Amino acid sequence: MVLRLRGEGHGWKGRFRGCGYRWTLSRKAIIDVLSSTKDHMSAEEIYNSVQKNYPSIGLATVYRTLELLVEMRVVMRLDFGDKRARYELAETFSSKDHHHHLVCNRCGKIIEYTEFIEDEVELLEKTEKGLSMKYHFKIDNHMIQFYGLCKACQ
Amino acid sequence: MVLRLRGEGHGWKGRFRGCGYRWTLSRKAIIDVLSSTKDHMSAEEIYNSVQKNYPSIGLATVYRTLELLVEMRVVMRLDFGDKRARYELAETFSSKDHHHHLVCNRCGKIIEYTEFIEDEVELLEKTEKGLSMKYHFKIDNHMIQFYGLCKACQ
DNA sequence: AATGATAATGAAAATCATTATCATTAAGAG
DNA sequence: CTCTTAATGATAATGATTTTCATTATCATT
Ligand SMILES: [Mn+2]
Ligand SMILES: [Mn+2]
Ligand SMILES: [Zn+2]
Ligand SMILES: [Zn+2]
Repeated sequence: MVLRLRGEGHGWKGRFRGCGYRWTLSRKAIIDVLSSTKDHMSAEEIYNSVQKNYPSIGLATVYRTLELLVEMRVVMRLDFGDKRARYELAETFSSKDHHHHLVCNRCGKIIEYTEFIEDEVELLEKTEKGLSMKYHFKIDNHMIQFYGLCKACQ
Repeated sequence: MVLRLRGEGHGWKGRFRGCGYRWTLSRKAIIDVLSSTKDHMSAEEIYNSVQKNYPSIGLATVYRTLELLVEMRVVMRLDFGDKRARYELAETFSSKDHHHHLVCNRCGKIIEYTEFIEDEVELLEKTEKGLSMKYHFKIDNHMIQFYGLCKACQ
């Protein structure tokens, strides 16, 4: 009886095929980068990282793939107020716990916190319920962010 | 004894001068536009509106003024996921109550809600206290937004 | 009211992240 | 292996925001 490892593939191919998309090297490469970083990378940073192993993959493909992954809800697109969009793997596909962000207005440092999350999530759920009731608004996403100055910047 | 009205000037000039800035027609015109709308206008929309009364004011000045007003904390810069930045008068200078936003992912409609705000703000304050304690992070701003589909778009 | 220092402005060019175009390549069904 | 067509790379285009620079306007001072 041989133990057969499936490599990195956690069923990514199936997920893509299931949505009617093809499973390609570019897509794997980009997911790999997102899986192995703890940062919130911009499209260009992801492109640079992908380039190290696959110099032929173009920036446009990175943008296209990220858009697809956001649509598939595999990655979250984040906005921290610098001009570029930033991305991180969605909770389901990440090793990180559910967290929110603290953003330093001066140096741009991001702190992820998981404390207080329970209370926040509980309140958010209650609020979501009330809001969807009152405004007939179907909420599928929320965002909480705190802005200020990090320890080093004050 | 003559009643002397001070026109629109709620001490704007003093506020600007106090920060070392000059009080100019452009700045007045832009603040007037922001004061008399209930929308969340983009820079270009503000520019177009200003143009009606002051055709000589340029788009660059609108951008520059908005940046200044944000820095002075007179207006809030908002991001609703469409690409352009949007602006609204800060609570202190607005007739609107403290509110948060519901953003429709399809049509872009924005709903401002004031219900549940008390609970949210209370929780936010508690969280802010805890976070600044733990991370030595000086929080001066938060943002909460819900994304989903409005009644018409579901 | 006139002057002068310089902040503010308008017009236009420049930036920069993101998208669109289009010819070429490569998934993957059969 | 072959064929259909989604996906890709290179590059041009777009669109919001910034920068540049010569000119104008604010306002403290005379
Ligand atoms: Mn994060
Ligand atoms: Mn609002
Ligand atoms: Zn910082
Ligand atoms: Zn809608």
